[in-house]
Amino acid sequence: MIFSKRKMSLFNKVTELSILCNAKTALIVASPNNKLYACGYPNCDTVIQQFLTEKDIVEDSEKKKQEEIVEILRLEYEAVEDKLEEEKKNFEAIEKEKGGSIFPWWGDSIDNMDLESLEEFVASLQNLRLNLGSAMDEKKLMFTSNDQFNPLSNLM
Amino acid sequence: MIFSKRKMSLFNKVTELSILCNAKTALIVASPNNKLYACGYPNCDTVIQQFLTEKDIVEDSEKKKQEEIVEILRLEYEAVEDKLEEEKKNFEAIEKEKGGSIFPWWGDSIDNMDLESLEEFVASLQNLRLNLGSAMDEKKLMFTSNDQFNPLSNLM
DNA sequence: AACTATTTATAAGA
DNA sequence: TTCTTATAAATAGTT
Repeated sequence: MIFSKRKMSLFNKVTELSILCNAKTALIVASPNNKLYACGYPNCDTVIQQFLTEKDIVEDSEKKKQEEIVEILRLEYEAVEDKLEEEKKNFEAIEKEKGGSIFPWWGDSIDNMDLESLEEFVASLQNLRLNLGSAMDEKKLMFTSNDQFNPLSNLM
Repeated sequence: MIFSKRKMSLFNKVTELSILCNAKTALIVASPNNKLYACGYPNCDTVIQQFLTEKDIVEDSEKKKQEEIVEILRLEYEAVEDKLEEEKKNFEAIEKEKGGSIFPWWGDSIDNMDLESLEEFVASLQNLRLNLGSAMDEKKLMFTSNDQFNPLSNLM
């Protein structure tokens, strides 16, 4: 559900920006299964054409840095996600074993350690979004256009 | 500030989707002054290329309907915005004239009418975003890809 | 840019 | 899926 809901609200946001600010927009999203979704105002193709036409040939080094940081964040997130799954399985297995106990929350030290790990990972996951914003500020992650004659930093 | 703030949070949202869902994304925004902003994962160009490559030649009639509705909403919003500006000027002019009154809120009937108009317009503006979401549901406004072999409605 | 009141988005669960 | 609900974030207005 995460992907669908986020994608839908993203499309809504893009359309809001278009209507409220008279901004031309194009959004393309490829799902993890590689299905393509797109929207835009006045339509995606118009904006993509403008982008392709006005794009500089020179690569923007700041942009590359941004992309690298995002890639690192994504890999980190994937790793944390996997680890969390693993911990959940461990935890559930242990819970099942001691199901008959009168005080099931009085696990042995292994249980507690796993639970703590789990909570730690959950916290990591929950904090990812928050950290995204600050990480971008701190690391001067800015989304700029490729137009070197129209530096965009003043509007962002 | 509306444009800048919305644009920034939109870029954040797109990047979040990319990181959290491993979704490929491309977002292009042209400001009212026609400055171009873009971001994407792994980078805009990759996703745009994929979009251009996999795009059907056949136009999607649903998509055209969507675009028409959005265009209508935008024009309506612009009209309301203009009208509001006008009303604000009227209102302020009248307020200035009667500045010395002991009971300045006891305007004449013209004042009250203008104030009511103003409030009406403000309400229209404030309701636009809310109505956007429901309008899209009601009018079956869905953002679909152009890939007729991968109908996207099941994921939205 | 920072603060705050309000609205919206999100995730988890039913 | 859709609905609910608690929490977190986005937004607009203001300074």
